[in-house]
Amino acid sequence: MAALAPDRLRQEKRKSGGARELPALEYAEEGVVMRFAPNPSGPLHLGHARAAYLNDYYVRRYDGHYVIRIEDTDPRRVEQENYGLLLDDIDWLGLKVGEIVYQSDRMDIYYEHCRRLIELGGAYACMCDAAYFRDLKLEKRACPCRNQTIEENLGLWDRMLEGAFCEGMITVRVKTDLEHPDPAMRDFSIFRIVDTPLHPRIDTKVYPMYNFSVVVDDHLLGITHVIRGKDHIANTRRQRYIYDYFSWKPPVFKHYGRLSIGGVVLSTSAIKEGIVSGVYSGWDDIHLGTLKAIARRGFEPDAVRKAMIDIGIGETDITFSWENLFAQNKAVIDPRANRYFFVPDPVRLPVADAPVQTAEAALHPNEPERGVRRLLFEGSAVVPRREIEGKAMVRLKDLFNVNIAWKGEKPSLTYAGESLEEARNAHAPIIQWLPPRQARNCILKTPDGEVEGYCEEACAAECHRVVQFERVGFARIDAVAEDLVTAYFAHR
RNA sequence: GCUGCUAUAGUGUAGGGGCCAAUCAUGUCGGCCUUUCACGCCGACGACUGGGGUUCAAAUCCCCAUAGCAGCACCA
Repeated sequence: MAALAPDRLRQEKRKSGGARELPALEYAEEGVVMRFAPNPSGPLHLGHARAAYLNDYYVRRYDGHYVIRIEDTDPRRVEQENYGLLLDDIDWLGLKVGEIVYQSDRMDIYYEHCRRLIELGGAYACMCDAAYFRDLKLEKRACPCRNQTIEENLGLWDRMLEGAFCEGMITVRVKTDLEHPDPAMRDFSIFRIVDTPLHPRIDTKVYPMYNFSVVVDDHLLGITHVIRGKDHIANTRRQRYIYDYFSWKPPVFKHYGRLSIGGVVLSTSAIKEGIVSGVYSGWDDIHLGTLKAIARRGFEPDAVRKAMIDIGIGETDITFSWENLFAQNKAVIDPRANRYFFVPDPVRLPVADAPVQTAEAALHPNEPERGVRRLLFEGSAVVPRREIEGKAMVRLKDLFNVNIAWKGEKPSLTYAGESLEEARNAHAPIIQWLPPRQARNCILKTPDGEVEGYCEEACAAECHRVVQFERVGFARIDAVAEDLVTAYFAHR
């Protein structure tokens, strides 16, 4: 038995798809309830995908419950249209969603718990100017409001709810420890007033701060484990004060490191600025790391999932490379994608002495039963200029060989027989080509620019699917118009 | 400035005192297969941030340095 152990361990670390097994969750046997908690300031990006999939992974592994919690307690960062975008993205990710809750539906719960916290002596209403308080805090000094009685604080709290104060006049703070060495821990704020704008879903001006609504929700929703970015490490420590006041048991927290991806901005606010200033065409601009953008480029959610699980929950900051995502996506897509010819940089040339004939090219080389594309050669072919440059012989794939004679810059093609052997012996490249009558204008959009050319007319039937342009790479057919096919390049 | 976290090949990971001249994936290079420079298969390349210490033994524990990151909002 002991001899079998190493093999078995290895098996546990490898899943069938090549995805690895993450470390076990502590206390998982007592049940697992986790959450993904985005805020509706814009659509999701790869950074969100990590949080969403990491939590999703453990929910599935332990057959737990998954709560999607929309954190919309800042009216300034909430826009009506973003709710829909968010839900679309969550749908695309394919999470095992148990329930969806909106914090804006739970305001009364937060109010009630704030009152309780004040009654417990754990919070006070503070009317100090924010900057003034900050200075006191840095000097570890209490502000005058800290000594108010519970009754005074409750009175102020009631007047807050009645609308007696304007924005900035008052806040509720948790009584923590002014001597705490980390200034971030000292008497942080848990409620504020926001006069404008109005919240699209509710009618109130008193809003809970992140650290309060999250604690109340995590407890009430029965969240057992939280996996979030390490930018929340300080929040976790702050939240413990609230758990302690209520005598609640906090969930198990895990924090993963910062994720960046080469050449992509992963900040919702930065993206938004870019769109407004015209740098990006929209949320799905292919230069962005939004889910909408990568979906448009032909990335599959399962590939993103595997890539994110592979990264894991390490606390180290990482620079994720597109190559890793390409590899995962290729594994998902290659078996599915039908093959077609795309001819960039096209030139139309007659082929002397060539017989009229129909080429049959497999839709997928590993699955002949899928059938073939039929390309009727009638005397001339569209070929990629760069592929014949300087060559004396090439083979048009699935058709025949051609000799190329060069008069200066001008090539002239002559039929050179059917023999694949000869082409091989001559080291002739086997290249893609198109019959002019079956060629459709095609524009291939890549992050580095656009490539114009022609693709097979049959690509029109693959709209919104990913295909492989042979010898070029994988691409998603994005739009098919009268005389133009638009495709987005994914990767080789 | 104060507080805290992290540090393994180009990238991402495994390993938490001896089994590590360090795992796996990706990448790159070479070969095989192949009417794609795809897929698949075989092989090669490539790393424990630096310096001290503890120990018979350190990638693994401790200290210092360096670097990166995060927080110190009436944002989430």
